[in-house]
Amino acid sequence: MYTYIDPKFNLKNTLLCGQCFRWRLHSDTYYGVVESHLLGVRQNNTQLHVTVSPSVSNDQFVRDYFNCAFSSDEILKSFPIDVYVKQAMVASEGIRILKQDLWETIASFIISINKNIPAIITIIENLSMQYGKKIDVGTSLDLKDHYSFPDIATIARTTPSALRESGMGFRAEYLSKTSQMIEDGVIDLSNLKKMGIDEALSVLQTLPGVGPKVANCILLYGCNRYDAFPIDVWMKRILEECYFKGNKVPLKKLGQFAKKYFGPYRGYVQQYLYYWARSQGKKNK
DNA sequence: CTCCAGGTCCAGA
DNA sequence: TCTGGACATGGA
Repeated sequence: MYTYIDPKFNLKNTLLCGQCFRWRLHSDTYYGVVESHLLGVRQNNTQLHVTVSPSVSNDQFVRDYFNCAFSSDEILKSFPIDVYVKQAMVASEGIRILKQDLWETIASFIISINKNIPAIITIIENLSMQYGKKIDVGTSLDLKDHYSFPDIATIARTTPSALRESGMGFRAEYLSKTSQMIEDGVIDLSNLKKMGIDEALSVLQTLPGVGPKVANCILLYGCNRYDAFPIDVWMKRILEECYFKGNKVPLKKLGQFAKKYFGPYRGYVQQYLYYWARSQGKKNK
C-alpha cells in the first residue's frame, strides 16, 4: 500500500474522462492494469491509496503513471477563462492527464476508431485476456482474473482474422500492420517528445489506422504532449456550438482555432471540455 | 429494429 | 485539396 498526496487531484474524473480504458469501480476502489500489475486505487480527500499486485519494492512506475511529480497549477492558469471553459473546469475538476504506455496508447486508440467507450473497453479486455499475461493477484482479492495489455511482438505475429475474435472488426488490419511496422523498426518512435508538434503528428500518421485524431491522442496520452489536441465527434460538436455559433467547421480550421485560442496546453483544455460535455449528456438521462 | 460510436482510407471531383 | 461513402461490431 502506497499513499500519495495532491490536493488538486480527482481520481474519479481522472479515470473516467476518456483518456484510459482499463479501470473499473468495485465498491469504493478503482481497479486497473498498469504494465504487468493490477492496481487498486482509492481516494480519501487529498490522499491517494494504492495497492499493487503482485507487490513491488519500487513503486516508481505508479508515480510515473499518475504523473505525481508534476503539478498542474501552471497549466490550469493558462486556460482562457470564458463561460464554457469556466463550466468545464467545475465539471471536470481535478482531471490529470496520465502518462500511459506508448504502445498501449497507440493500440487502444486504433481500436477506438468509430466505437463508443463501453465497446472500446470490452474489446481491449477481450484482447488482453487472449494475448496478455495473467496477473498473479494472490488470494486476497475476490475479483475476476486480470491480464496485462499484450506486447507488440505478440500482436505482430497474430493474424488479423485472429485479432478479430476480440470484436475489433476492420481495425484488426490496422492494428496488425502497425504492430509489425513498430516491431520491424520501420518507424522510429523514440524522438516523438522532442519533435515539433506537426512533425510528430506526421510521423505517427505513417502508421495504418492512425489519422489526425488518433495521432493527437497518442501524443497527448502516451507522450505527455499537452500541445496535442484530439478532435473527435464530441470535440467537433463542442467547438462548433461554443465558438462558431453552431455552424459546421472543417476539422482543419477547428485545429487551427484551438492552437491559437487555447494555447500551448490545449490538450489539457480539451480534456476538461470533453468530459464536461459528456457529463452534461448523462445528466439529462 | 435503428442509430451511432473519442475515424481512417480511398476514390472521384 | 476537399468531400462522400465504405468499413465491422456492438452498446444504447
